[in-house]
Amino acid sequence: MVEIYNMAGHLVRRLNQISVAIFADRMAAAGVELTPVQFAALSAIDARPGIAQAALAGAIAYDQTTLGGVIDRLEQKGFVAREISPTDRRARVLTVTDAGQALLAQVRPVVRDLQSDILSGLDEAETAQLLALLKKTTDAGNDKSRAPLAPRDKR
Amino acid sequence: MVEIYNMAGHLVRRLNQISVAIFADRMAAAGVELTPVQFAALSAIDARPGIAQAALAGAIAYDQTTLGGVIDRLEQKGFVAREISPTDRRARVLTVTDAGQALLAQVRPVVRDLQSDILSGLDEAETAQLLALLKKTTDAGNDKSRAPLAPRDKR
DNA sequence: TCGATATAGTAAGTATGCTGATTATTAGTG
DNA sequence: CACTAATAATCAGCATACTTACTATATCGA
Repeated sequence: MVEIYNMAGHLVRRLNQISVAIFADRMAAAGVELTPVQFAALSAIDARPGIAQAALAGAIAYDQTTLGGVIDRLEQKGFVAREISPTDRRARVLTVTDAGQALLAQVRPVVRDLQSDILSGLDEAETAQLLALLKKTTDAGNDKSRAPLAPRDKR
Repeated sequence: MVEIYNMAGHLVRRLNQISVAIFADRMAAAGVELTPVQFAALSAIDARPGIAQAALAGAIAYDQTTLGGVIDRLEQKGFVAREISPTDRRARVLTVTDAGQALLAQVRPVVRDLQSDILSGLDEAETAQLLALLKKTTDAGNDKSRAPLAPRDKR
């Protein structure tokens, strides 16, 4: 028995790996090129049209720099429009394009269905329990931003 | 409420993110430069001295290509030795060096302690429950290898 | 033993994910 | 109003993570 097998860190990493693989598999089966990260961003922009990148990063717990690249790719594929905010010229305002809307409509049911596949081997009660525990600990875990666990030295 | 907030995929990604951040924080506090992935590899090599890269990748569920890079860095830091297998010249046999042993001795208690920090907000019973569920679903989830969810077309 | 096939490892390419630094712009304060 | 601090985004750089492709080596069957 390798010592890491029972560690939370390893199990979580493993489950995330499985989750990403299943997502990729189902998207490929649907003939769509979309990563889990891209779907989450697209879905969140759809929920808050006109949101700026920094706010979006906070909302879905992405690193701001990472999100920049994600939006680059979504924009290049034509699913998201990025414009300079009229009220703050530093900020980039995001909206889902028509093509993005169509894509969302197509993949949303697929994404919903695949959630249960991620937690294979669990019955309904166990799934609900696991989700509740995940939610509880991630909520307690930290704020949604680029989590500074230790306060940055202010220098 | 953004639709992804209740999805298994998002929660798992989020918890993994927290897990990695806590690990980095504790290692920095200990004055050590070691990632979770590097620790897992080092620990697993220590458990099976002389294991080859492919077998190690299977044991800890890493992609073989990814593991190559991880071992590169561990070797460069002097924690792991990589030699051509005497019985199979394709294979690279791995062992933990003395410096690697010393590092393991130093960080093992730190890593053990930080596991509970990853699951903050949960009491002991909930933690045990979550770990059991994670284990159950990852075990059911798939074999430990580069999980081919859909059979590769053999071409 | 030769030839098809499988396996071990690496290389190149793409996508996350994070840190530290830099630029632009805005907000706050004396 | 000028100056400083904070904020939004990007860039460079490093570490996963995975795919496809390629080389070297083994293995297996005819």
